[in-house]
Amino acid sequence: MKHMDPILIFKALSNETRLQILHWLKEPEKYFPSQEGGDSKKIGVCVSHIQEKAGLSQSTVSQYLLMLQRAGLLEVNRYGQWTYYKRNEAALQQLSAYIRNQL
Amino acid sequence: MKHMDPILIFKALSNETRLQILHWLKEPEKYFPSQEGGDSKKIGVCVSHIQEKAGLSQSTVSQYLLMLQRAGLLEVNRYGQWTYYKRNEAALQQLSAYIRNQL
DNA sequence: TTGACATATCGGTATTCGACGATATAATGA
DNA sequence: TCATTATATCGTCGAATACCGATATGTCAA
Repeated sequence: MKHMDPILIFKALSNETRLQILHWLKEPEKYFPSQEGGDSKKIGVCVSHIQEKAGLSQSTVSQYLLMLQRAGLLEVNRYGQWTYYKRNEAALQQLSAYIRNQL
Repeated sequence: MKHMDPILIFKALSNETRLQILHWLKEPEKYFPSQEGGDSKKIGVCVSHIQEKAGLSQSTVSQYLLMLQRAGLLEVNRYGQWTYYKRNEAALQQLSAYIRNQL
């Protein structure tokens, strides 16, 4: 894994909607409708489902997801015209450990 | 302990200097000159020492410390004309646990 | 009480963020 | 090929942040 950038991460986490997205993606089958593409736990949730739940514009949600991905907190899978985002659990564990030990 | 406000905390952590301050205060005797007031590990480090190390203006550092304190990450002790800041280790542990379990 | 500190607060400016609509890109299906 | 759908990118604008210098407050020492 690449080494993390705490500032980038904390900025990504400094927004209510982005925190919610991370929370929803912890249990995707609980918060999102089932998708044809496959198991949301494994491949992630597509942008439009996340957008609908967030209630913000498509462009805003797309940017939020990219921001979370650049921070390393989300992983992305593209299949055809869909983009699926899922949590990067390892990065979140690493962040937790960083706060506990390094910071 | 009061319940934490993750957004407030992550905003406070979204700045290089403020992260540094937290890091320095983890081992105050390592990063700051000894002070007459007492053990820096116990009572904290005074604002002027932190300002000198940060290399920013007094007003900026004062505001940063207040921001970290409002987020619950620092504790403050006033003795006479000095204000000593120290880490709130419990809050940092709580944050680490929040990321690991709740987020 | 006056003066010298330590710290906090105020007002300003330049940069960044939040959020949008419009548009571009890319894949799919007819 | 053309229209449709999914997502990304661009340009904008008001709000918030990063800093600063100036000033206020509060404490101590003479």
